[in-house]
Amino acid sequence: MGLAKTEMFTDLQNEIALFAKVFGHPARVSILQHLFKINTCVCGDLVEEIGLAQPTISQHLKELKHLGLIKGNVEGTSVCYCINQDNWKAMKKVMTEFLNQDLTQKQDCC
Amino acid sequence: MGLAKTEMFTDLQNEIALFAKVFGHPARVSILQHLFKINTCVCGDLVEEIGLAQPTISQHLKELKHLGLIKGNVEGTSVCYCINQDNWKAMKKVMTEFLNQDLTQKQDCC
DNA sequence: TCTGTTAATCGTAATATTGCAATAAACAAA
DNA sequence: TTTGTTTATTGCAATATTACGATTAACAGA
Repeated sequence: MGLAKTEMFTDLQNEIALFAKVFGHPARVSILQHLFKINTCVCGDLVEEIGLAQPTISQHLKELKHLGLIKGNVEGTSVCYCINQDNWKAMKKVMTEFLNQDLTQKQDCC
Repeated sequence: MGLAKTEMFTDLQNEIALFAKVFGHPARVSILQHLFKINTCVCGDLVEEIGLAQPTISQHLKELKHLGLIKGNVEGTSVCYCINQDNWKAMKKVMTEFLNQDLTQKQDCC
């Protein structure tokens, strides 16, 4: 159906899935890495840097912004994006806890 | 197009995206959490535990297995699944490095 | 005002994902 | 061998995602 049955899962499970989903495309991974590297708020150079069409990049930026991981600031005709550090930290906490869960028994059972 | 242009990204970016994608559905998050909790290799109780149809769970398990995050072991008529600890550790390293990247400048630029 | 620049939005095509009913496969026990 | 149990596979239908051309919006400078 293409439609996840979110109502049968906990808020945390859905939150983890939402964060993971936004990282589930290499273009968005690349955008984020670039924003971390070039901390002087890159705008539409991302289009050249990444090589996808402008509407496509704009769409990926929208998703990242929607989850709060980046901020956009209009500066004249161009828009300046950067990491939302507070929200990134909060996301990192949730995801790290998920990744760091550990087995009580150290031995594989199969 | 629904088709990601993976060839324009680095292997690492694609790897991160693949791992993230598999965590991008709450059912798979839930399955993994359950396997961590019940380390005595649960099999098809997952169907009852989670509440999706058996073919659906089977499909999610297949994806987790395909990425190497879980192992399956046939035991009579039932199949016993558990976390593949080595691969989980390797995945955790990749994802943690991505999450822990930091800005050289501490101040938001916009 | 007109022109150029930049980014967002709209519309659409191609592909992927999710979910499940129906079925098959694999095995244990009678 | 037959029967029941468990899991995988097949074949769909519904929805989501990805990508981009065309267009629009917003602004700066001439």
